[in-house]
Amino acid sequence: MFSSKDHVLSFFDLSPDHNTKSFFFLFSSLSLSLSFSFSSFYCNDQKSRMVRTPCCRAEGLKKGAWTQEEDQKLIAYVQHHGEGGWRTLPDKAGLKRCGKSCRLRWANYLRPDIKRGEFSQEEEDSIINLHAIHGNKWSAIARRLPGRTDNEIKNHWNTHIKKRLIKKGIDPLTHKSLDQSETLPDKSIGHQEDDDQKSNNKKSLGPSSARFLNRVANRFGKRLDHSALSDIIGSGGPFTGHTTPTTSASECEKSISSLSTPNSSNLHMIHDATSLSSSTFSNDTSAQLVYDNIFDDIEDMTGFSSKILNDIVSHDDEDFLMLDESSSDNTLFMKELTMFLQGDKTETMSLNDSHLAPINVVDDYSFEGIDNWFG
DNA sequence: AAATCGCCCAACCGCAGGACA
DNA sequence: ATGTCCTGCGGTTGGGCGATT
Repeated sequence: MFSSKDHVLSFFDLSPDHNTKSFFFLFSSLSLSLSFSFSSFYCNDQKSRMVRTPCCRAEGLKKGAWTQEEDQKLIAYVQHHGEGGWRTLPDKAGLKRCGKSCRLRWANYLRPDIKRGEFSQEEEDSIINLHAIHGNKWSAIARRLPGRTDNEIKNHWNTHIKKRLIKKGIDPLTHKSLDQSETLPDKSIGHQEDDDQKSNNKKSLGPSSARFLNRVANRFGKRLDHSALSDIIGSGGPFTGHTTPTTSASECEKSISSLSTPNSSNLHMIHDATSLSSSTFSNDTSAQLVYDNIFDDIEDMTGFSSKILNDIVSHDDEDFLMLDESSSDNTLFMKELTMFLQGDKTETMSLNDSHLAPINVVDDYSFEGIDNWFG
């Protein structure tokens, strides 16, 4: 969860300028999830100070390249006792290594299911498409590529794919043409930001973000499946701490969301995926599968049904995720949301608002207001 | 042939956070 | 409530090695 108020600021570092329907659809969803998980986010600063992994710098431990003999010892031990218990493993296995080193050696090199050798064209395509969605979430990408480790994919990306994309005039961060990327404002560039960018973004955040959040959240909050959202945001639901490798794309996305620090990239992911859908992914079935899974998760999260790809339309250089019109709930929702974003507010709402009572009435011009609201 | 360069990738580092005592 | 253990993660490093000068 959030470790500081800055985290929250980063998380909402998405101004209304990004107002695609798809974005707001998810934005409002995630915003509302916070209503029941915010209560714990401030106190996590204390917890993070408390938790410090002791470093494995014990005397006499070997570092560097592994020898065949060491590999054999490790393999034999894991085959006999199974994975886990890495801290005590070196002693038991007769290795002068720290547990962490053993775990990495096993996970990245010795594991029997690791596929070694050249990456195929299909694998490279998958990596590119997955990177467009996940950014540098190598473990998330690795889960979709059986037999490949996050380390291997990361290395391959940095040494081969990245260069190839640049050569082709594609920005490896944004997956858009380099010309286009250079003219984009900071917030829309890529999944990663350097420290300067981050701090700049924080500075640029004013009360309007909080105000906007409150408005959207209050308006649409009652609709959402809070328990599902809670899980995804990481407030302790069934997906929290989920680390078991899985072949389910849906589960993967949830796992990633819950494990990573919430920030704007979580939302950019969806926004970018939407943006990419009609161009990058249009002829790639594996990427479409990934893309479909993201929107499956949106459905899981919110209870709103959506059709994928066919209902992504562009208008005025923006992409829109169109909800399934056959569902009256969705039509209503989109109507409301659209009117809301146009600033019509309650005065012009022709809809019955009785079921959309605000969660709480707060001063929505500051984060203090939000504090009260979430508290 | 020797020196230098640049690339590659295995391994390391430090942080985060869940589980548990 | 606090502290430790354990594991996962993303970023970085540095040694090996082939290519080039």
